[in-house]
Amino acid sequence: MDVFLKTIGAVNDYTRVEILHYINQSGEVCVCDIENSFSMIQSRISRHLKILKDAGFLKVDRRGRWAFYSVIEPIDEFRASILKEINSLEINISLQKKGCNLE
Amino acid sequence: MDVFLKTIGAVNDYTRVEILHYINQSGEVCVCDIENSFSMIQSRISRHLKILKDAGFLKVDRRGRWAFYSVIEPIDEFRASILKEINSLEINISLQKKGCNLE
DNA sequence: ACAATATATCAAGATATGTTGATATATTGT
DNA sequence: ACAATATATCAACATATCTTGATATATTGT
Repeated sequence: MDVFLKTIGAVNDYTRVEILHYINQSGEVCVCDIENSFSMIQSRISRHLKILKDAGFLKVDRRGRWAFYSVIEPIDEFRASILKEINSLEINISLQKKGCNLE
Repeated sequence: MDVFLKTIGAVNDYTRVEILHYINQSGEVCVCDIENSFSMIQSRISRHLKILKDAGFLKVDRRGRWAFYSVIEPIDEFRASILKEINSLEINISLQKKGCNLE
């Protein structure tokens, strides 16, 4: 039950659904990518990414000073059904300006 | 997005997951059934049933002075996947005492 | 019409969750 | 070692959600 509620709780937030949708479309992204794509301060994004990671949706890969987040694969059937539903939502993210200083 | 969050929000609560699980196992139940099965005051149960109904999981059928709640059928794929997951949870409801005064 | 039963709704307080701004940690380049 | 960049964490406040107890509505039987 705890795992279920943690999973559900993670996607019970507008911001996190947007972030999941974005990562699903984009593949692997770093925090600054999201920070630039959404107009949100970094601490806010970092918090939401942690919640999505702890809930079993995302994994992190740290390379250099960057942390790259992506959807865990393969993913279990239940989370997959949630991701599928999120992907079907019409979400227009005002994909903004520049990326981060990745070289 | 609003519909998605309403659906998710409805199952983001321990009590409502228990109630959904119970109705799934029992079929059609009236409010007093739940009231007796769980040890909760009636206003609390009534509120949760309304949330589950508004989120598209339950339907009500009023007969006489009773309101019978049951899972909507057929149900869409996404909600079905949530119900499936809830049914797979180990939930022990201390199915208590008497039923209500149904004759 | 009245009393009893079943359910719904509301206000107030308790608890949980989200946002922000400040600060901590970690990595890279000079 | 130091400065710059990227990310994580924390405290304080704001907002949303849950619980309870009181009250409202609706149906049935006398």
